[in-house]
Amino acid sequence: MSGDVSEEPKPRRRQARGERRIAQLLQAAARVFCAYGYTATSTNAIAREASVSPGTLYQYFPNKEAIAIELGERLLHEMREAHGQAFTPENLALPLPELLDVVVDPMIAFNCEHPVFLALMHGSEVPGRIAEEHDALHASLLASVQEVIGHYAPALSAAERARIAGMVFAIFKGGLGLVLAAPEGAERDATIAELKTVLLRYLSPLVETPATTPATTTPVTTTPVTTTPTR
Amino acid sequence: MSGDVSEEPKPRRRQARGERRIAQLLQAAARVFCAYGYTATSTNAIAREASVSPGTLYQYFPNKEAIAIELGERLLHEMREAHGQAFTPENLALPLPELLDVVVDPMIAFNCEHPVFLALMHGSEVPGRIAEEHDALHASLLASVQEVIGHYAPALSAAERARIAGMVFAIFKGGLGLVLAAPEGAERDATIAELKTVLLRYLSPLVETPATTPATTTPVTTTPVTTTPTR
DNA sequence: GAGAAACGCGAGCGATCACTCGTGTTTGCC
DNA sequence: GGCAAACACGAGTGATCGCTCGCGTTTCTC
Repeated sequence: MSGDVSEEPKPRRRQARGERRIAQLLQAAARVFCAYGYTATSTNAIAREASVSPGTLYQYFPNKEAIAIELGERLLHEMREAHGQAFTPENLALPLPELLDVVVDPMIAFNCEHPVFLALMHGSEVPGRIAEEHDALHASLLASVQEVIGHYAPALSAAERARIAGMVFAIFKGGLGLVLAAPEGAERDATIAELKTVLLRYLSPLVETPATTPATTTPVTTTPVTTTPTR
Repeated sequence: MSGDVSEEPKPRRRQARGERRIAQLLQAAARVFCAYGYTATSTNAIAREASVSPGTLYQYFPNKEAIAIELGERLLHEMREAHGQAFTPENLALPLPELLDVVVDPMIAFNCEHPVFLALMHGSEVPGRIAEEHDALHASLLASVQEVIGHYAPALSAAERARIAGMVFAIFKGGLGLVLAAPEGAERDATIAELKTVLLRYLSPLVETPATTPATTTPVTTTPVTTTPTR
């Protein structure tokens, strides 16, 4: 022991080819996970999807779980990078409908681009490590939602805030499933609009209209979604 | 062929002991499915949970899928029997908050008593047959919700009605998960109340208050849940 | 160009799974 | 009591899974 000069336990040198293979394998894994779920997906199937031998797969990943973990971490990183926390201070000053746009739209867009994200984070079939990441992300987002709610309705007790935040999250998750199930185009846009309507109607009674903004709160538009908008 | 006097292809005589074993095996399967999910559950694990040998299990079920199917069918039957469709004509005359109670409460109660129902109907990991049953139930419930919405808001187009019904269903599903995750007691009751609040606020703007009922619609109570009620 | 190391392969290993079978026990019927 | 059928058992079977290993190929470094 103690003879470790470098802080890296695995200073494995990667060639450009290797990095390419890793990306290729993760893409293939995302496709197969998305189609059959984590447990029902065999490592040989991933290798086949990537047009690679099983041995090659195991040169880059120590086991099946590591594939899902790496995939999850890259998605998480990309998500944070693409639109940060979306709960920036200036967004907190926005009226509710605009805040919903700012928070919901990028989240929906991300999940539409990476459907495997939901598949990995959603299943109770995934092994421990992924579930931990999921719980951490869940808690982080929940805390952000709680903070926003506390800002909009400071009179609420902590328990109420937590309950409302959890409900908002559950509604979003359910709506996200609907959105992903809807065919792309007008129908999907309408579903997104409907999800925002749900959240708006749920949260509107909570904001106490502190008279600082005279007439910004639109009086609950009666579902303006009917004709196909913008393409 | 053609020598079949009875209409039953399998006129297997069951003794009382056999029926007991079947119930015992289904109970064990429900527990294990609920804990580990369908795919991750081995038939040997079910047999072990039921304190029975694998051979005995296969005397009553031809394969693993049949266990889940029989379990799902019994749950479906019990659900329909316990509270019918809950969408009876007299319930349609109820104001929205009461209708929500009548429809949501028994649904929640059933899923609390049989958590395996969600586990079976929810997973994308279940094999074809269960998914078909799930889709059928989903469509049936969706049609009922659409009918109710059409009754309360006849001015809506078919597409809007379908979208709203789907959203209501998604909200309920998400809220149901929250309710099951909450500890039994006051917290769970509060979560149920919150779920009803969501649905009420979402659907209230749709009813056109046709002046037949003067002042029945309560003006959106501002979350009356704070102190622990009843117990 | 030569050596080393990363890359790539696919047959195959041990473990586990869904499921079977031969045998012994219990139960219903006469 | 005797017989047939339902019940119960658990070691075992073939298939599949996650994963390994030995060896050949490509790429980097000098």
